[in-house]
Amino acid sequence: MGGKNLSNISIAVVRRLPKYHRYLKDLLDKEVYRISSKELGKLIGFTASQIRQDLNCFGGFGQQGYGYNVEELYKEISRILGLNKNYNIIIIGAGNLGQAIANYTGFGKLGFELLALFDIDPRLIGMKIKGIPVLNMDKLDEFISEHGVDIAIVCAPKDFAQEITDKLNKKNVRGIWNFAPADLNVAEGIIVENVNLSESLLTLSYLLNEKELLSG
Amino acid sequence: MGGKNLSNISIAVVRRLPKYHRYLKDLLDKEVYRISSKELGKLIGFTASQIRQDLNCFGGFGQQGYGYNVEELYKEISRILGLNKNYNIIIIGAGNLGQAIANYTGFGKLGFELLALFDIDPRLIGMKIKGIPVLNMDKLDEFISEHGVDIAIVCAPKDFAQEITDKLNKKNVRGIWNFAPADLNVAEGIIVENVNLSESLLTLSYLLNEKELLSG
DNA sequence: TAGATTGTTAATCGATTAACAATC
DNA sequence: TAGATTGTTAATCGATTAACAATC
Repeated sequence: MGGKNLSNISIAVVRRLPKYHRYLKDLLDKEVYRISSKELGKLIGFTASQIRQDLNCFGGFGQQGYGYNVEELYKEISRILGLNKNYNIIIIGAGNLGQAIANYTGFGKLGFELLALFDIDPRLIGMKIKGIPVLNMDKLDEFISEHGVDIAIVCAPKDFAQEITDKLNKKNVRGIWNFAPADLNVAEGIIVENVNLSESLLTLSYLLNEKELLSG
Repeated sequence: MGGKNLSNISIAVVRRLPKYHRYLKDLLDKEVYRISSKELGKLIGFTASQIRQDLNCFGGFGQQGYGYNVEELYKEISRILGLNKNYNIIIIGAGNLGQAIANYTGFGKLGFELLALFDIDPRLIGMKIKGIPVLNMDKLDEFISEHGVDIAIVCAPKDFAQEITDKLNKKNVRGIWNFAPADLNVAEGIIVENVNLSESLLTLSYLLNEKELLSG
């Protein structure tokens, strides 16, 4: 069955999709070819009900009395996540974090092709990371026009993040993966996904002290 | 007014606290000393109602007819987040990502003191990053016993993550900040905060294609 | 067929928003 | 004081869970 024509998938559902994707891949690697929502739920830590609800936002991928075919479901989730397509990506900010992302091979396998990194530091410009060049920031506009960029990964310091975003706003970049601890103002239609490490660490810090805080 | 004795703060509330912390810091830096929930809401993008609800989980920090004293509220949120304390932290896995975190100075300012990094790669062992040594993994147990570690940051590849966690489970580490794309099994009482970059990127990928997906 | 498990509707639960009396 | 804005209760909204008929 094909996808449904619903238009409002909640973000809670969307953020569970990559987890399904990961667990289904693990199952495939373990040569498990069939799974019920109950079993999958036990594995991931979701209720069977939630899994069935989530999947049925996109289509009826299971079979009564049988469950789900792991490979088929994996392919469907991959498609839903847009992994049947390829993406041109660039990294802006070639410091440790930018390099860490450039070096991670997992994204390439999923269809995200890193074309270049950009930086303003002359010591970094000209370098190659896994064969990918670090270019001067002043080449950004030209580069995007020439090659087309789907996703820009912002790994620059906080104070440069909006300035960079303004440049990206003028180009037709589709999405920004933002690692700077700032909320970016983007042009209409550009999608931003934030990874805010500080917020994550402070959440951990809170949780470490919650008991004491609420009983004190 | 001091903290209340409620015991169930929802995780949704908790994850907004670091955002309050960040915006209040920005306001202080801009020498804004007073703010209403309405103004703060406009700034962050929350409703005034939500902000008042959130803050009142922890105490009545405002004043009718006036709003909130920015400095006072900032201090309260800092305390709630546990930032009135110091934390000994270590990084396990001194590759690019581990180094990126080690190089980020923001965490130190918040009271997170990096004591050491650990790795198994002889090319990394013995190095210093911002003056912090990279030690051999086989020194981990001894080091934790000797210095006491509140938070271990796991920046190792996926396949080593659980093995490392098992070591940490035997020691009295309080929290794990996990960057490996895996769900860790931890001993009771240890708190895990995951940063799953793959899941974040796949969410972005989904959102880039949602329109097309749901209309196709 | 009988058993299992889905897809889907209904019930429940929790989080967000609205409203307003309290009060600075 | 009058105006503003909180703290808090009530109403609404949305997400999760439970239940079960459909069906493989």
